[in-house]
Amino acid sequence: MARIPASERRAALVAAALIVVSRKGLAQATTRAIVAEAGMSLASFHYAFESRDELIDELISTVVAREQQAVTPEEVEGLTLFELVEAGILRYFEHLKADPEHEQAMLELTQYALRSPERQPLAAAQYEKYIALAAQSLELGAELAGARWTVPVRRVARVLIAFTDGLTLTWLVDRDDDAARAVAHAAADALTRMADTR
Amino acid sequence: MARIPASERRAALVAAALIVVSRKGLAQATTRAIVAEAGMSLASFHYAFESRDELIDELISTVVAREQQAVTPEEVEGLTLFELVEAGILRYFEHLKADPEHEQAMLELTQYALRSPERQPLAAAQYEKYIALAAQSLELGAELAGARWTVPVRRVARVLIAFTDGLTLTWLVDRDDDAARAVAHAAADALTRMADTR
DNA sequence: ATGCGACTGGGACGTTTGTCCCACTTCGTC
DNA sequence: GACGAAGTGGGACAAACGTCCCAGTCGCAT
Repeated sequence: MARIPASERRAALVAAALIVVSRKGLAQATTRAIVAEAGMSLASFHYAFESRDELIDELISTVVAREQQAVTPEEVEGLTLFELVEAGILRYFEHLKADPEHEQAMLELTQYALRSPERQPLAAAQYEKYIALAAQSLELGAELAGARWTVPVRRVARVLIAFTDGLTLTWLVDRDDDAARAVAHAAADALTRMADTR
Repeated sequence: MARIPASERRAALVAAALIVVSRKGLAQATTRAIVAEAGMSLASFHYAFESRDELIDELISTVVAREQQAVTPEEVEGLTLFELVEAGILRYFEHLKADPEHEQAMLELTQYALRSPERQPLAAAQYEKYIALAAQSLELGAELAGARWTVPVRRVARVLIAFTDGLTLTWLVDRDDDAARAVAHAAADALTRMADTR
């Protein structure tokens, strides 16, 4: 086995952990399953991390940090705000369909974090990030459409996150594409009404 | 220990399991934790159930069967459809605030069911039930408000479930009541636009 | 009262879990 | 080339897990 500095091992283990959690769920993401995925020994794991919990915590933080939602509106003129918002949500939906297990993993990590008081800040940070990204896209969308949010953008973003979360959860259960598109449509509808479309 | 027929033990164990899952999460709901909550021995557990998995499966089915959402609109005349729908969602929100751990348990059970192919029908059935209940309420709401759904009620119900799910998930993370109310308002807004308010 | 099936308690089994130890090897530095 | 720090491998540990066995006890029908 190649000799790799501990810092790189941490990154490799986090990546392996994400794969295992996506594929088999958080409960099945044991230290042994993770090191097997990473192709290393248990000793290397505990040389790089103090404990499994520390790995999971870092997994959550990492995954939040690199979250680069594909919801950013395209730089297209001539579309209404509604069309832009709906297209953004539908783009997220395509992202979800392309890798459902990843979003499922995100949900599990959130629930895990919610279960222990000392980890709740992690979940909060995760959603804070989501909201910030959404707010950014919404600002851009309004600019492109020549509209103006009549409700604080942060609030609009918070509602958008709730809607996409619901879309995700329900679609993961019934995999009903048409229903998901109806949710996207209704969500875009509701959000657009928080803006002044001059 | 009192002698109790196996059928009653099953019910008692399911009830105890729900308490444990709500309080400590599904991962911590071990057979020992459950029998401790129910105040019985491990032998009684395996006399009533073949395995822990069987208990969890029955827990999911049971909990779905007794689901009696408090979202049913009040029998009040003179309210608009929008007001009725929003009031219904807010009533669900109060229900969520009253026992957040219960809803968190429901989410965990859903995710658990989604993880194994043979249990996915359970998750699907759970949501089927949600949708049916929501559809019922929506029908009644339209009747009370003298309105008519222009989209199949089932589809409206499906969207409603997505919205309340999103409301639940995001509120469980940030516990922001105002944001949840904004979600309720926006959701009611979007849903109402699927009806003809004569 | 007696027999039999239903139920219970305690203890045990084998696995799997997270964690750790220790002998060993490699690398960079003097 | 020696040396200490950094990294590795394999095996081991205790604890907790789901499950099971078995001797025993209760209740009910006869």
